[in-house]
Amino acid sequence: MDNPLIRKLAVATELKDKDRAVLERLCRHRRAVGAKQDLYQQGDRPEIVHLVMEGVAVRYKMMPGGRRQIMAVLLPGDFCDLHVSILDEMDHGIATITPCIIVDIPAASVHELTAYHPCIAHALHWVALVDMAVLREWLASHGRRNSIKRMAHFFCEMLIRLQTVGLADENSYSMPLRQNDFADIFGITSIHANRIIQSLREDGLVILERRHLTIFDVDKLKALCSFDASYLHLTRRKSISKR
Amino acid sequence: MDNPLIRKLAVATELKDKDRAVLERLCRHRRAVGAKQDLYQQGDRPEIVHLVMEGVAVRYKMMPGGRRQIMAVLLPGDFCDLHVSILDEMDHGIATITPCIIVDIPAASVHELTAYHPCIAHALHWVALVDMAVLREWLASHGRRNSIKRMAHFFCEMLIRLQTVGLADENSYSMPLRQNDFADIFGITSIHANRIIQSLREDGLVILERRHLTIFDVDKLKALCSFDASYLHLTRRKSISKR
DNA sequence: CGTTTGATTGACACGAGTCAACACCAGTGG
DNA sequence: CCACTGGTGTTGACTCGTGTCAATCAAACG
Repeated sequence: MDNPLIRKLAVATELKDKDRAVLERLCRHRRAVGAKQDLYQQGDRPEIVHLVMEGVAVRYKMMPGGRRQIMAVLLPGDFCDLHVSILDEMDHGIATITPCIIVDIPAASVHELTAYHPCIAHALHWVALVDMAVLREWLASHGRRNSIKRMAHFFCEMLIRLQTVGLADENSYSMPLRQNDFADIFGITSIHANRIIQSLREDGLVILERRHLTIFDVDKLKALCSFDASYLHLTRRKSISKR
Repeated sequence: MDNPLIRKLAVATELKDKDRAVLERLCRHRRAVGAKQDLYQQGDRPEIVHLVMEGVAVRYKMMPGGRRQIMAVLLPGDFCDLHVSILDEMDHGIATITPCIIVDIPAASVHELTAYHPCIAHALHWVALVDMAVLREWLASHGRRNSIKRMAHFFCEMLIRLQTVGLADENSYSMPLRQNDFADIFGITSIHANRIIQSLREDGLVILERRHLTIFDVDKLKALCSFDASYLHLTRRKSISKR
């Protein structure tokens, strides 16, 4: 019973046994969703929070002209839209890439959690802020890194995020995204995505085959895109005492 | 006494007179900051939340190679980093563009606000989610709009955001950003920014002179970039009853 | 008044998009 | 067993958006 949500939240806070039990209970009712299904569509009135337990999903927007922009990749342990019930309607959709195991959480349960379990409340708060930090880093990537570096940076980010939930080893992980999806992440065409992946392989940095990514030299890849993991905020803040 | 923070929060929630009074009190101690000053620097340990009362500031990241990426434009009524005290350190900086009037708010005051004033808590929550929605829209803009549309979209966004705090009229507003800043917002060079602004002017869409932007035909500009303001979530959610 | 900062222009290089074609594989159904 | 299919990956030739460098101009400022 290795719960990715608990693994992730434990990075932010010291979780007590009681907190862990509460979280386990929260994740009890799971359901399977097929690949390429919408969990939310743009315009939906969100009432239920989704949590990914297994599989990969993406947050995306359809742009005029029928092109898609992916704005986040959701891995096991990630919430789809933690506090979204505050807003009137979804300004984006969420779709699965692979078949997924999903937990549906009513907005009310999230309120309870935050009201009665301060540690969990703190951890959820941290999750929301990290999501935002990742979004900022992606924006910076789009603005100021060319597509090779953008892709290298993304592969580094995935490595670390998957490692924290125990789904990547030292230098490789399963990568179910297609070149089409990469294109929608990086804001390029799939043809160009193809060329970039080839060039990364030719430079002996990364190989992507049969839905599995292997990084030959992690440090070299990080150096290429000057990857600095601090935006993922995986180090616990020392001075909580002051609160 | 027209408080931009109150104007903005009133969009999200019905504020009671008591709430307004609390917010007014919160904004009492203001200080002036010159143009081009850092409020935070990357790496700082954030303890104090800043609120912009007058002027314009930006959230930015310095990228390797000395280029800057701006990730948000902060207008009167905007918080610089509402909940950032949860994180270990700032992954970005905040700098003023114009001289600003700033309110410093200790993290503890924010906690009190949310603990004792449910309406304000709700409104602050809404603010955080809208900030995130804007960030997502910017990411989509970077990925899937060319620089002309990106700029047009930005001008539309600024128009609406400034209107909600009473700082823009029907089709024009003060625009203190330089072409250099535009470049750092859109992830292009200032030379290219210059060409885009010219082309928008030649097409009779927008004119930018002496730090003031005038949109000749708002609908035409919106049509150009297929602007849809719903991501700003300015319509109040109907069914709060259910909570 | 000179100095600095910001805006503008032109020539050229390069990254990325477009279109069209083809290869490859896993299913699918005949 | 084979032919057909649709999704995916690959390639090449050409176009277009954007970056680069260098120079000049205009305006703001102390």
